[in-house]
Amino acid sequence: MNKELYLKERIEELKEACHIKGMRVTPQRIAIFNEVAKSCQHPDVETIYEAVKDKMPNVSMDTVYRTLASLEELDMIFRVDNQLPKARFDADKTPHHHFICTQCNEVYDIFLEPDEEIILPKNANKYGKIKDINVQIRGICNKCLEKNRKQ
Amino acid sequence: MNKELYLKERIEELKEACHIKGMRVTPQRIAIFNEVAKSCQHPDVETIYEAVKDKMPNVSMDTVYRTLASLEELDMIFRVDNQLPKARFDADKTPHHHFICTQCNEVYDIFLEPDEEIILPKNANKYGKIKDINVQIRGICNKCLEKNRKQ
DNA sequence: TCCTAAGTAATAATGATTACTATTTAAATT
DNA sequence: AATTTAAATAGTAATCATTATTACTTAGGA
Repeated sequence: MNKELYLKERIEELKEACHIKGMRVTPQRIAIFNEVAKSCQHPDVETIYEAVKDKMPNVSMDTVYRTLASLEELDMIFRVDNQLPKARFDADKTPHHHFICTQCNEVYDIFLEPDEEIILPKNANKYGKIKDINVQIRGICNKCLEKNRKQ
Repeated sequence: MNKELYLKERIEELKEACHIKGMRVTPQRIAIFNEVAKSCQHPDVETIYEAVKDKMPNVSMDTVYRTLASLEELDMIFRVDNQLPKARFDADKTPHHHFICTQCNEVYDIFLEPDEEIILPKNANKYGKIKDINVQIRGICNKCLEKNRKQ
């Protein structure tokens, strides 16, 4: 698809999402979303900040962080990694998935049934030598669902 | 399986792995690995540090971080999240996997063939309401493999 | 055009992680 | 068993990513 057209459409989608959630459409939000959407490099905060600063010289780092969090909440972007605020470790090497609650950051193990296995995509070997596979399923855990219902 | 036996076996495995890689078997390494291996909670660094300190009062935070990195290198443990040193973002909502190079931290998109799809495990819904799924394939990318060959 | 809560800039603070250096120790060698 | 030595550690300082605070600005509805 035409990239410019694609970007235009995605920005319309962003505006729509803001309206639905009662969030304001600010130039900063559009600029920051635009930087993430146009890149295929999975940019980090610093990269986004530098790029936006070119057009908007006194944007602050704080705004970039806050805006990225908002865009995540709007389901317009997501993080490739660093879901959790700090590193967490696992010594269980048997193949299993993780359910990560986006509200309370709890991590649950999802063990596979005896007949199940984790399936690699056909193109997986294209980019290098695979060591392991890590499947994160993100959502709201039962405990938080219950808590939210009560409020 | 008997948990104590399991832990004993895993610690033997750790010792073996250290010998193979020419790394020393230190009490700190065993204690820190033991804490991760015995827990089902995917503990964070602070939790591990506090637990190890009970038996080894003057272990340092630095040692915990260094040791966890070593254990990762030995393939005895892995991180549930926070592979990358900083957060990175993606605005592409079409289902695809990510190949993350553990050497250079580069992230590559693995797009699915038209007939492929990401398969959820049967038990996935057990823990809560799913929002999305994030598949990280970890390994060494072609660029790094090439670089390593030349040295 | 005015009003007001949401959003922002500038800066300070926090919290996680890494680096440095003197000291200790695992384990190979004698 | 004693010696040796490079690897690992403790203690502390420094760095880096991220979040909080506060006063100011602005989007967008009345």
